[in-house]
Amino acid sequence: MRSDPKEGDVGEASPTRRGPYAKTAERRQQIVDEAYRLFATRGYHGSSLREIAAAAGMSLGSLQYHFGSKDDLLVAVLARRDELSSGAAVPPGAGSFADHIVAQAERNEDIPGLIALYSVLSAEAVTADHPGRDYFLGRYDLLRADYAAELTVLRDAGRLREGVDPAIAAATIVALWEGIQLQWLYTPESIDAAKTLRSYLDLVLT
Amino acid sequence: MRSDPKEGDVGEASPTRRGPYAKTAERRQQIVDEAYRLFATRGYHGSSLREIAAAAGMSLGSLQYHFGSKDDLLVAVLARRDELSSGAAVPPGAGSFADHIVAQAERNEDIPGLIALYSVLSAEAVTADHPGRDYFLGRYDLLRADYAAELTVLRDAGRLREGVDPAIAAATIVALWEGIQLQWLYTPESIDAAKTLRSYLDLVLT
DNA sequence: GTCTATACGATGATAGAC
DNA sequence: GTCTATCATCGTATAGAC
Repeated sequence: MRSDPKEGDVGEASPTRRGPYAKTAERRQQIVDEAYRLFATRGYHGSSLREIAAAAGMSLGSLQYHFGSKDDLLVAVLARRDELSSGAAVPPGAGSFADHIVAQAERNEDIPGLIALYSVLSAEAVTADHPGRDYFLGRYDLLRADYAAELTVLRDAGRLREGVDPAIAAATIVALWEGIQLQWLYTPESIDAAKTLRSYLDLVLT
Repeated sequence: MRSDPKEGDVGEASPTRRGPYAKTAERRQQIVDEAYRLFATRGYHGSSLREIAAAAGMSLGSLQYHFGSKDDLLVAVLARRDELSSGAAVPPGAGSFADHIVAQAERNEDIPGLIALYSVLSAEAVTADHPGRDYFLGRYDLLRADYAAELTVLRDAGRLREGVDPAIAAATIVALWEGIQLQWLYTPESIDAAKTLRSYLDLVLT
């Protein structure tokens, strides 16, 4: 995956770099915010760079100076997503594993646009040459590893149901979470994502 | 959702319509077959109408005579998908519910391109104006209703674990199935979709 | 270093000739 | 029905103003 047309990558203010003022970081932030909003609304392919540039109050060329390609902009938006909804990883040993997951799922209901963006991109990025592929590959691995580690701890404490494989249960949680959120996006009135997740966790934990 | 540039919609031979010979149905079938193959290979946005037309041995204009828009072609491909892998619905009372689902999941591993297409489209189509939205809305409702009905029968036979809600379990199966297939598309070597599904069903059924 | 202006090839869509 | 223009818009690339 190509990246890094400029320095910092994510978009933090880089006070140590190059001269008295660095408007670049702020401009990049503006662009990412608008791209984030438009991607969440219309999807990745449904949003044009000209649209995003206009929303951020600049020309197309200026946007492309900060982000060399639409792909670069996408990975910046994904990084921004992690920034905003951090706490997805499980702090080991802190509080109830199930409560933590359900609470996060409930919080997700406040940001349907973001969930939709994530769902769209995670499926779009399956194709071999997609710029977001590496991001989702790493993210799934990380989530499964986190959950499997937590479930292994619970198993050793005798709180995992007999015969349940922590690795399979971890993949199940990730899969169920994404799948039920997708159904919720279609029919929010008839799907309760948090309740469905809780129902599975109650089945597996004791 | 716009649709129906011509008559039948799906692509069946329409012998009663308009004149002695109806090449239209066959032409439409050729187009849908090639579009199906290319969508499954390169994705929806990755395939151009010119490509599809060339693969079907005709010009762009000719293809667009049969399908007024790329959206129309998409819904035809989705309908074709249901045609080919019918049996997704559960024949009531026939054989084991769990075996049926697991067997279907195993068969899906032979058509990864199609699974990828389905995953991409199901997420893309969440946006309000997407041409495939109604298709997936109806499909999720149908699947959940089928599974819930089957699970209710099993519950009345005392074969559903105590405390499990058939409706929630039905939504869980659909969600888990789609979610685990997506993970499998990313890392087929470390994910066993059929086994993961079986693991959940074993947990719920007795 | 930041930005505007302009152009390129490819896309989905449309109109009209045969 | 099938075809060949033709169109606006897409992502991208480059030249040059300040």
